[in-house]
Amino acid sequence: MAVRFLSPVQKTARQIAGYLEQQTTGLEVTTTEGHLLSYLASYTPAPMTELHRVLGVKRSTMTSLLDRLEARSWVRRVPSPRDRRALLVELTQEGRVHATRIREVLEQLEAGIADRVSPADLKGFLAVLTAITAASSPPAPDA
Amino acid sequence: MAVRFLSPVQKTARQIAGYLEQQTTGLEVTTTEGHLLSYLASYTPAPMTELHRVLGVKRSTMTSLLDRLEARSWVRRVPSPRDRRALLVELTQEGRVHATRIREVLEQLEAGIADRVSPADLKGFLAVLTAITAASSPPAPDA
DNA sequence: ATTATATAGTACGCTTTCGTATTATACGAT
DNA sequence: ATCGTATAATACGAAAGCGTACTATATAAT
Repeated sequence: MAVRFLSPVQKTARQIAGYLEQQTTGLEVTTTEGHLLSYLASYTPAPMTELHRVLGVKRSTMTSLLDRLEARSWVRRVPSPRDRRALLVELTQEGRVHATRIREVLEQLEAGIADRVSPADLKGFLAVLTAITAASSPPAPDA
Repeated sequence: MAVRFLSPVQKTARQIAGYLEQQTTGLEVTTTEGHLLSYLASYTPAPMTELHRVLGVKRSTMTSLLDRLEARSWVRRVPSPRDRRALLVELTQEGRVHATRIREVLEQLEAGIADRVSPADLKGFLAVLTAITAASSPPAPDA
């Protein structure tokens, strides 16, 4: 029996990355940056830990990711009032402009996808992603 | 409306990568290498172009990927009999051993996933992946 | 035959992501 | 209070994937 889930997911992820980097030409944003900004567009300010969980990147990756965005003044790290170890990430005014634009591109693509599938398909899709996460979770290193 | 397809796919892809690299400790194989070997386990020898299409990586990436595997003597590049520009990739005897082992790990994970979802879910899952590919295909650079 | 165009693969430098080790703070147990 | 352990974030070096430019061969048009 051939591989049915795993490889297609990887491939699709690559395709999304390629597409987004095309559609956002002029913005100079990577896929991960795009997802992060899009998330922040809704949830600024967000704890850094939450971002790293939501995006599924390693902590050290989050650090360099934020370094880059902060260097462009799109984002700012502010200390968490609750925990002196933690940081919150918030969009700057300039960052919000770009985040909004990126969010639009993402939503447009999502809409294009939604148009092509039934609600049942969507449900199954999410079910499988959840199953993949569950089936591949046991170890869970770093996270 | 929150992002529902794109970000989860990226995240899941990362999770799969993390899991596989864990489960194949001692084999020292990346996710992409794993998928490639697993594919070859069934289809040696395969045209390089086919591999690059199946995996969804860029051509230059395929080159370094094969460089690595060839350096381990897991794989061999042989000239295509039909086209003097093209190469076929085939598993060496040693490569076949590893490819088989990796394939088992992948199939085990796939089975674990299959256990957790219904056939209808699976159908929806594939439908959405197809839709994503379709919705994000228009440009298609390099490929 | 010749020319134009498309395809197969590689070389090389760059960016992103990652792993590991390290520092600082929180929190539970005693 | 203190000790042990877990968590938050960073620094630094290594590796994977990519884009672009380039070479070689194929194929279609004239």
